[in-house]
Amino acid sequence: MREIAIQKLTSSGLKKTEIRIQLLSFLLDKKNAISQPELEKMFKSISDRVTIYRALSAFEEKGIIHKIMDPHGTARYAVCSEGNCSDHQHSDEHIHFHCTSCDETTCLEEMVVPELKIPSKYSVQKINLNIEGVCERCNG
Amino acid sequence: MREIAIQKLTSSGLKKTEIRIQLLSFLLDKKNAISQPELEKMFKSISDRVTIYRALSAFEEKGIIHKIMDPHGTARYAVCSEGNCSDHQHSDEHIHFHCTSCDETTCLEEMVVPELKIPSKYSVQKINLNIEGVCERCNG
DNA sequence: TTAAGTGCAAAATCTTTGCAAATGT
DNA sequence: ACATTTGCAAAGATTTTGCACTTAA
Repeated sequence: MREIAIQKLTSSGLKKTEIRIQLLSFLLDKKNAISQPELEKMFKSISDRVTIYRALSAFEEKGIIHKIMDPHGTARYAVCSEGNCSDHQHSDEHIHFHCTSCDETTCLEEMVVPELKIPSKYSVQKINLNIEGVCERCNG
Repeated sequence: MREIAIQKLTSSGLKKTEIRIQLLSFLLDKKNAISQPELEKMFKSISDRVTIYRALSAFEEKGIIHKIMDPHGTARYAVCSEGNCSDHQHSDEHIHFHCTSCDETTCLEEMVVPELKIPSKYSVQKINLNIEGVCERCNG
C-alpha cells in the first residue's frame, strides 16, 4: 500500500514525508474508518498529535480521505473509494456501519444509499447514512 | 409547552426544577435540533454550563430527547416524537436535514427511512440518515 | 428528611494556533 | 533556495468530576 500512498500524495501535490506515507498507508490497509485517537496512539512513537491533525486535514482537503462523525461524536477517517472524491467535493455516499460492541466503524462500500424523495424546497448536497448495531465478528 | 414539559418530567421521574422546565419547554417549542452551545448561550443568565450538560443527559437517558451529531461533530438535541422513544431505547428513525448555510438541523419527522437490505451478518439497532444541503429559507 | 439537582472550581480532553527548525522538491 | 511539513509549547474549547449547598417531593 506504500506505493499507492505515495502515488496519492504525489497526485495531490502533497509532500511525501515519511509520516504522511505511513499514515496514509495505514488508512489504505484498513477497510474501517479510524478515529483520530486511534491514529494518535498508533503513531505516537514517530509523530505527534498535532502533526496527525494536520496531515488528516490535508488529506481530507485533497479528497484522499473522508471524515465521518461516529455516534460518540468522534471524528473518523477512511480512504475515499477510487474516483469518488476530489478537492472539497466528497461524494462518499456509501453507508457506514458502527458496531456498538467493538466500537468500530465500517464502510459498506457495496451498499448504496437508496433513492429518497426529498421535498424540493431543500437542495441536497450530501447524504450520510449511518447504521448502528452489532457487527458480524461481535455477533459471532 | 410548559405544561407538556412538566408532564414529561413527571412521567420520567425527574424533578420539576425551574431550569429543567424552561430548558425542556424551549426544546419542545423548536422543531430543530439545538446544539449544546446554543442552549448554553440561551440559558447562561439563569443556569450554568454544567447544569445544562447534566439536564440534557438526564433527558436523553429518560428518552425525552435524542442527541444527534451534526456534520461538525457538535451535539444537538431534539425532543423525541411522541411514543417513539423510551429509556435507553431511541427509535428516532426519522431523517435529519442540516443546512450548510444557516447551520441549522431540522428533524424531518414526516420522512421515513427507506427499507434497507442490510447483510444479515449485521444486526441493526438504529439507523441515522442525515442530509446536508441548503434549506428552504436559505434557498429563498 | 432525603434524594435529586445546582453551582463553582478544577481536572481531563480534544483541537487549534504560532513559530522556529527540519525536510522534500 | 523555497514552500511544506514537523514538533513543541501554549492557548482555546469542550466535556467530565468532586463536593458542598439548595430545592423539590
